[in-house]
Amino acid sequence: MIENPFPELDMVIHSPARLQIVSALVLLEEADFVYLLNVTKLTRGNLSTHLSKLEEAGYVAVEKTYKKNRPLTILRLTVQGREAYKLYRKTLLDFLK
Amino acid sequence: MIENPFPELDMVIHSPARLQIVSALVLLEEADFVYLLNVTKLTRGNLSTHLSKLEEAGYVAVEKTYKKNRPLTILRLTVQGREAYKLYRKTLLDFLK
DNA sequence: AAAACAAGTTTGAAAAACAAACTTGTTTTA
DNA sequence: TAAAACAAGTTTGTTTTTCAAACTTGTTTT
Repeated sequence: MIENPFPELDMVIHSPARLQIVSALVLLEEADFVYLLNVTKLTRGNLSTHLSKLEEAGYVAVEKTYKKNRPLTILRLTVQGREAYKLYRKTLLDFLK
Repeated sequence: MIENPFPELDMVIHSPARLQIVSALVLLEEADFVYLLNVTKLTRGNLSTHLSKLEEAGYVAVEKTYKKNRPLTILRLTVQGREAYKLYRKTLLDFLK
């Protein structure tokens, strides 16, 4: 009998849409809304709500500014978010090996 | 701009509960319901429905028998299920590297 | 000045997950 | 030996999550 070695996975990150977002931000330090839209292929509505969830969790910081008279929303991982991602990644890698 | 290298993840397997079930079955060739109950720590109800979902997907074969006058349900991965798991694993490992 | 557009947000419906209640058959116990 | 408890599942009902469509606000274009 395997002694339940299953790790708790952080569901905020485990969702494919958010895993994608977080992975992009890990590499890039920062990205704007439209960039993430292109990378993830999510709809604007869904990107918006997934970002809200990441923000609520304290994993991304949202900065709303303007550029050329248009809204520009910049996203960054927080330290917490970066830590959470590292843990999620290690957890899953260890498990899948 | 990253050219969306995000892989499609098989959601039947991606769910933590089912990932756990499938991982156990990959190692063991076969297991019964009560064993999986202990390994996964799911409730009986939820294990039942997750197994149904895996069966519908064609990933596990369900054999209902009796042992000592009690129902005994034996679960095995199908070839399809094994293939799907291998692909899921490779996909996610490649992505997380 | 109306129409189209850009960048988001909010809302509503569908799907997924979880927990509680139910079923069926078997032991145990009073 | 009838009632109570138990074992192995399944079904049902509620909550949570996800996705798509509609809405908002401000700016160009025609």
